[in-house]
Amino acid sequence: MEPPKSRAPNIRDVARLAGVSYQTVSRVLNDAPSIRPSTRARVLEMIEKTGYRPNQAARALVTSKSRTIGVLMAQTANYGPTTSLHGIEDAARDAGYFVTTMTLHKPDVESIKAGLEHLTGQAIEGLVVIAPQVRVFDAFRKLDLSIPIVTLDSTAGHGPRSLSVDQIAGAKLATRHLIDLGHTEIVHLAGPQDWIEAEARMTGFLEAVGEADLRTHPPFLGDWTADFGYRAGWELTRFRDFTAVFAGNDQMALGLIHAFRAGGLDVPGDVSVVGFDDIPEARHFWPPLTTVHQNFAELGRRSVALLLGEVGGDGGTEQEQILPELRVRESTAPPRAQR
Amino acid sequence: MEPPKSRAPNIRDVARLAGVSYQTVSRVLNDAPSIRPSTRARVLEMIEKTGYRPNQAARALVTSKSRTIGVLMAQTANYGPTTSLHGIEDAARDAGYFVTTMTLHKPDVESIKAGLEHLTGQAIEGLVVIAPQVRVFDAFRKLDLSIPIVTLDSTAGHGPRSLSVDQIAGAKLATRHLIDLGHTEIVHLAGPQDWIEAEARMTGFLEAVGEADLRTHPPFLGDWTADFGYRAGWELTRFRDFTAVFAGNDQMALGLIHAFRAGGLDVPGDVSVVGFDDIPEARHFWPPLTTVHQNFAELGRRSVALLLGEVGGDGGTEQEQILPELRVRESTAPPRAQR
DNA sequence: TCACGAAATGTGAACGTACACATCGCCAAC
DNA sequence: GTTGGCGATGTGTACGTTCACATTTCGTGA
Repeated sequence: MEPPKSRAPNIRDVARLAGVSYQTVSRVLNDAPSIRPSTRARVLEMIEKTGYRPNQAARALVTSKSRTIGVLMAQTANYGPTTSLHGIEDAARDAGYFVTTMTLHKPDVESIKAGLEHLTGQAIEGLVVIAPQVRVFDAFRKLDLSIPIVTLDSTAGHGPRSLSVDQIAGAKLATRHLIDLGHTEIVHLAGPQDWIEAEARMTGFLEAVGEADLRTHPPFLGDWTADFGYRAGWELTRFRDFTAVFAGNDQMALGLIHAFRAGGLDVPGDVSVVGFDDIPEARHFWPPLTTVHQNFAELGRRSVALLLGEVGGDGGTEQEQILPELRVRESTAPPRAQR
Repeated sequence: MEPPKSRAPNIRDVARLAGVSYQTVSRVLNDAPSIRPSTRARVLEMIEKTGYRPNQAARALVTSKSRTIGVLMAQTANYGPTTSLHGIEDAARDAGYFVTTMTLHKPDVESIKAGLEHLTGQAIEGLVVIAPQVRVFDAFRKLDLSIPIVTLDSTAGHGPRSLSVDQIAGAKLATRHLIDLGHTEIVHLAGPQDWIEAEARMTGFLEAVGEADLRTHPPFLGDWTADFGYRAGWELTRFRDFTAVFAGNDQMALGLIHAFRAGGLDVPGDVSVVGFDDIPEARHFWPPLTTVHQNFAELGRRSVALLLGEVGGDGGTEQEQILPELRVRESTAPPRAQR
């Protein structure tokens, strides 16, 4: 039994016990070449015996590498960002990195600057951003920090490196599905105006509608929540000049359907609804929701790969895109007139 | 313009420019007393001018305080844990702390040990655990690390310090609601067997059923997912020897309702369903779900307060409980016979 | 047997900060 | 005018590690 009061063992303690110099212990730790197997074994044994753990702070001080990745994310409990975060942590840990997260209360430049200072104070080696608000990117452009950054869930052209599920393609997929069913009056319930994803989905929607030469309804600008979808649904029910709605995400779709049903509209009988994200619950909504699936965890994992690749070598601007998939379920059907 | 190649400014650079010693700069940084206001101003000005940021690694090395809180969490995108995490980060940042998260793939002792080593290597000052599996706690007991720990979402008696929404009380609330409506044949769709929350909700359910002297149906053991709820719903539909189900969480309740409807059972006409958690979507389910509300964000914030309090002074074992609330909506009604 | 080179190991410094203690200057009280 | 005391500031050192370079050890061929 060790006296519990004493400080943690350091590299010199281990060295003394193993009868070698501290540098030799350091070599074993960083598995450098030219170490006699017997020496390595002895050192390893003493490390085990003393319960020695290298002090990360000291390491970071001398190497100025913290082996930490920062994640800046919007404060949302939504499925997508959260799942991506888990993907990031998975990949980071596999690569021996730590993950320090930082949530943003509000997307204003002030908060972002504060968050970033907090994070860079930690000497992070790279940053993943899962807060795809336009304002966040504007803030970044002003700050130009010197570490590699990868942005998630955004579309091309906004950051130095970005990785995303192709939101425009996904939105087109969803909209064309409605058009193919025979719908001509389609409303889009969009996400918050300053979210890049929302913008991209809107773009995809408008492109698809434009290509089919349909009337363009003014979009609703929401906030991603089911509550908002519900309120929007009430508004929409008053007009009834549409037969289908493309919702910016599954939660808003859920609220919409709720309001439609409360207002006496049948889904998909009177109106078809498509969502976006394919959260695990979407298939159990009533009716099961037709939506666009994206692989968030994969996104997170690949963002780390991209980041760590950049930490080493460096290339130019790169953008990777993952293709989303349409999942047709029971919330969509041909409009009444067709049937 | 500075030559961008040079290293980051350190405390001595600032001192030189301000014409004082590095120690004086250090005093300004840690706002120690006995600094002439004019000196402080001059130092502050130079800090601003050079863009100096204190090096956290050096600080951590000398003080052996990292100003970092570790969070160990189960790899789940569920609303509850995620929201609590945001609460933790909020409170931590307000207190000037960093948060390093660590997700657990599997709840085995091996993973936990690895995760903990990863985390303690970072010299965290405290740990919040949002992975309320029984096995996780067993692992902790074996490890007995020397830093303060607060566990979340668990019930009394498992950790040194725990903070929780009283799950037993919540489960009793839900079950009594069903009993008060006149139900006598109630089934419980529980969470995974080794989750402490699941255990507690089951306990609350059994107590309420016992107090009312009702027949005890064997519970179903699920995995928190809507998919499982759906499969369980199919199973249950075959028997139909019950009039109400208390689901361990909202997602499972959703799947259940889906299966019931597919099987020709009306909710709440033929069977009442109660959930747990009150995720933001629950009120938009069809029918809107009666469930038990818990304030996850508050839980997270208070866990940090508890932890940081402990980092300073120390007291004995403490347990705090937050009371949950029943939210009655439209998925519950008296059984057919009563009406 | 000796010298030589490579393998194996050791020594001195540096990273940037905070703590303990030393010193300086100044004013008031005697 | 000296002394004490306190406010303000400076100096030395330690934290635990890695890097650059120096030194020792060992096997090998002449």
